[in-house]
Amino acid sequence: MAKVTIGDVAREAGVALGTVSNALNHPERVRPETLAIVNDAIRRLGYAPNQSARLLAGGHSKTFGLVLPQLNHGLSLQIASGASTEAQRQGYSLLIATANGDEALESSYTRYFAGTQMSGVLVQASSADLTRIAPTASRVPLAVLDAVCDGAGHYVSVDCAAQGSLIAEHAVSLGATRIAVIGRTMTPQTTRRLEGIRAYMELHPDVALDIVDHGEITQAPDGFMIGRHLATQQGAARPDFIIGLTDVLACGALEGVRAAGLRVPDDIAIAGCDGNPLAWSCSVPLTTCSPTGYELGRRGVRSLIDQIEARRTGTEDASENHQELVRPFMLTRASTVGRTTMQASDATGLNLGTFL
Amino acid sequence: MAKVTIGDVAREAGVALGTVSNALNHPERVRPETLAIVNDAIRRLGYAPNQSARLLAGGHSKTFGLVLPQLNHGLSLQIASGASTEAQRQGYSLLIATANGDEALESSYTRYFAGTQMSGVLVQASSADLTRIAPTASRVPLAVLDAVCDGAGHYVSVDCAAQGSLIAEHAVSLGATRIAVIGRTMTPQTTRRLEGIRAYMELHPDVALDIVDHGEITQAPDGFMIGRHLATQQGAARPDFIIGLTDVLACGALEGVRAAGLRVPDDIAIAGCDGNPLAWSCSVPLTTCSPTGYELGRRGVRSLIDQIEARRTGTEDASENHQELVRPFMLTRASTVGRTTMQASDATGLNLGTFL
DNA sequence: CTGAAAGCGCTAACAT
DNA sequence: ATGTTAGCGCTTTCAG
Repeated sequence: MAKVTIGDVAREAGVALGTVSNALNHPERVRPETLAIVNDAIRRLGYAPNQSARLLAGGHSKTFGLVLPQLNHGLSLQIASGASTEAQRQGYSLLIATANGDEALESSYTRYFAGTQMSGVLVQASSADLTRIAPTASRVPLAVLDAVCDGAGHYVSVDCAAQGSLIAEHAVSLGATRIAVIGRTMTPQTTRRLEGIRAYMELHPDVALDIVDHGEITQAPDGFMIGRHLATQQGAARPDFIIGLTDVLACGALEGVRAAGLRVPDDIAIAGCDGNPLAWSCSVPLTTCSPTGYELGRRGVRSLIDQIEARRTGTEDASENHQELVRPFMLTRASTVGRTTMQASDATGLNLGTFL
Repeated sequence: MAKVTIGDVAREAGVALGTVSNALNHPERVRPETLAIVNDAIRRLGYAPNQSARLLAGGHSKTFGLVLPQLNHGLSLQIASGASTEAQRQGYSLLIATANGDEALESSYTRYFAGTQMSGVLVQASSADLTRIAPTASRVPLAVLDAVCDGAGHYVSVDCAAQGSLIAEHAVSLGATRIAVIGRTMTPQTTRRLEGIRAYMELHPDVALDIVDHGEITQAPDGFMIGRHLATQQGAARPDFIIGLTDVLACGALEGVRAAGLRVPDDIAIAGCDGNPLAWSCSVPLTTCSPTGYELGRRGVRSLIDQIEARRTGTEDASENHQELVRPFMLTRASTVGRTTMQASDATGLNLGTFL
């Protein structure tokens, strides 16, 4: 019941306190038989070293912290998975905290991690407001994911503009003549996606581009309404290709178009932009860009390790900006290229794990 | 650069060390203006309290730990989300660790959490081997999720047998005459699901029940192969209803059946058993049981809080067994009842968040 | 409100 | 290889 300390273990094992400590941290310095005795005592007492004391006395822990704005978003999951895998590979542990959409909580977690002697902290930016985060961790390596920023610090982001261009290119190459883009450009991500689309479309002035961004357009039901509406338009007013600035929107639109009685992709082709695996539950598999969260997580951990190395060697220059951009790639599926018979090998894709 | 301590802050603010500590932990004991001065100094110095020292000196932290076997499984995500939400509501923080499929890592994380002065630890059982886990945390409230066990400890699980019965009942009520169940009963969960199916089917001896559980049957591709195979059977050998012991298998089977040229559900209806949102990316929405992970997480946190309360009041009885069973409910979708036109309200379901 | 001081449980030097 | 001891940074207590 009462807490067992290293002293209790020492007494139980009949050895010195320091020996127990050594048995724990430097087993090679202890005679095997002594080690066995100690381990036995530990087991008997159910002793679990007090990590706080351990850290306080020792140095830092080979652990990274990851702060996520929420857990129910595909990108966050990918980030978590990628970071976790990479951290493990590099010999680090990863602890994840979710702010559940609460921004105050988010920075409080970040602050908390910073005071935990962790080796580094990863934060997925929920808003553009990085000002609170950056200064917080001045003494702990920190990388901000899914954010572009030219201030000091380390940032890893998806190349959103490229996502837009790739999708636009795909649409044009498929012979689209009237493209409708749906989604509000409320976030930097969607804004840049739209810029990418626009940039590519300037090369193809013959293709009509219609931006539908009025009203509240963020969730699947919004996409549904818009999709159904677009599908009922007549003649030139009806697009033959719909691009959702997010996969969730595209999914909704897809269902809306089908609800209106049109076929996807025969009558209207549809594509998303952000490779969100959780939005793949459409009745027609959705063409989109790669799920890049995994890579974001990986790169984030790498950045942390680089920072640690830089500090160690004194190569670090404080107020420098490090921005990494992850290149996306197309995931072409039935919603733009028609029915793709699923083969056994493809079926693996059903298991999200493959993409994480 | 060098670490800032509470002493530095005190000096910077021109107050006593103890005052800073009070400002941090008992703001009400400090005069508002002094508090402002201190907070300002904290901000100026970028001070982050050393959590290790804080815990060592103080008591415990209002934080729960959650150990997950992996992150790419729907159930785990739901658990994490449910636990996170409930913890937050109860005024606790939640830290999540993933073992990435490594069982050794899993128990090491559990052990680690146990030594972190956390208020409690939640573990999703990856294997039936709870023997290592249970004793570990004798002095920290612990609850094991997704596990049934009659030993001492706290366990929260989905009622898998009920999942099986519900699906079987659904099949029979839809007029199924030849039901095929696919999936290996390698885990306690799937075993109990099968038992539930069998139990219900005993009430309906007129309905043929075929258990396909030979070979390696765990992933979507396996389901695909079996589905395609079953679809090509002739006459009475061909089932009119397929139950996948997991959603992943059912999804694979669904694609296999369609690849063989049959219609779902017209020729063969298909259902899963475990409400795994990540397996919903079928070309036909899959009927399954409720995603209960969320509830698992919630109940787990509740259990932890109950345990804390019990210890506080001394009501605790050590070696008692506490087993909770979460009742599942049907999610009837197109794979058994035909095309369901998606309505705007349903479209919300596309966003996994709704189900988490 | 201040200032001083006693640990929290452990690690890492040091001496033996 | 083993025993001893000085802190790690903080919270609390206690007397001013």
